[in-house]
Amino acid sequence: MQRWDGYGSPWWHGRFRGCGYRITVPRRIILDVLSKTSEHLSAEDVYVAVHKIYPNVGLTTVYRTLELLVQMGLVFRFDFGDRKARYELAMGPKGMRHHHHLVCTDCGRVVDYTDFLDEEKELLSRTEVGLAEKYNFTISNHLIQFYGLCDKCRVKK
Amino acid sequence: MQRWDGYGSPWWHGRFRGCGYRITVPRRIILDVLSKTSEHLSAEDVYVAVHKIYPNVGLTTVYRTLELLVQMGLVFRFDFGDRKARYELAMGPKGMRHHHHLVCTDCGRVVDYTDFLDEEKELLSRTEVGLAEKYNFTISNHLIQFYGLCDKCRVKK
DNA sequence: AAATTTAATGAAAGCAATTTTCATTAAAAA
DNA sequence: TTTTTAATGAAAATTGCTTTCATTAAATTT
Ligand SMILES: [Mn+2]
Ligand SMILES: [Mn+2]
Ligand SMILES: [Zn+2]
Ligand SMILES: [Zn+2]
Repeated sequence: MQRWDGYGSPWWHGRFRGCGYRITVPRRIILDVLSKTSEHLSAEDVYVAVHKIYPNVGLTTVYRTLELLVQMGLVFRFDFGDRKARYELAMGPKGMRHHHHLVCTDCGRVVDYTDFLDEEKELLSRTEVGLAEKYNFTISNHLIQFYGLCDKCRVKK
Repeated sequence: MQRWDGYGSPWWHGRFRGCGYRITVPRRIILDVLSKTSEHLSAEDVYVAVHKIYPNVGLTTVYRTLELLVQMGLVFRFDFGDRKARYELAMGPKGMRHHHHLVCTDCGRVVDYTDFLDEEKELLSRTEVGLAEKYNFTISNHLIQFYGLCDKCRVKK
């Protein structure tokens, strides 16, 4: 699952070195936790998972590291409406995996989807160009989320 | 700018009455503040603006009222990434005005746009149908935001 | 126009997520 | 090794928002 750089280190070591950041135990573990899940973890979730492996890591460090990773572009931060941040690795083992989200407003379930992305991509890039021109923005990113009820929650109502 | 119902009351009085809600001074003022701006105000922003007109209104009431207005569908709540909610009237004088956003990640400036909405709508509804089917979701809403640098912030860098 | 009812309000306390502070630790450079 | 300094963890602080509860004031009834 993990990718190595041919020198015996995980692929992200170079990124850290390049920025002058140190490679520490907490950082290693946090990246490990994130790379082993497909869920959208909160800082607390990460803390709990990390804690199982190495109980000395503090919640503060988890917050700090997640922030750093977001800054570095290795991790995406999302807000699905429950006013607590969710984190997710920006690039999987197979490289970038930009995707959009489907969020259940009742139970909070989040589904990643990449289907329909081709058509979307088409339109989005056209839209980006148009918007950039008209409003003088340099667009670097976009966020698309659909909200609704998942099957289970629909039945409950 | 304000619209009346022909009986001397603002258009939203009916909505309130219909739901059994009372028309109070704080509610009147909060709606007034929201209808007089094109910005995306935080609860605090609303509080400050309201306070100038009528200093007796408390922050609690601002929060409660905004929540109520969101519930009623008169106001939209957004999160542009700075973990504080922003509010905006759902319908302008010219009726519903669903729109999307362009957000500057540096200065936080937010631009509304309605261009390209037709094309987007087209694609979105198709996407919604597809997603609904595949993932068994009942989709009721979507959020689209583009992130980047506004002209001023691009120059600064 | 009172009196009555009860939803709405404001101040204060509470809360959860996140950030700051600061003394200590441990990567990495020398 | 020794030295340097970024990173850490515990505790305290801050932020945005919610809850509680006694008081007030819309709206309804008299
Ligand atoms: Mn995802
Ligand atoms: Mn807007
Ligand atoms: Zn659900
Ligand atoms: Zn800007």
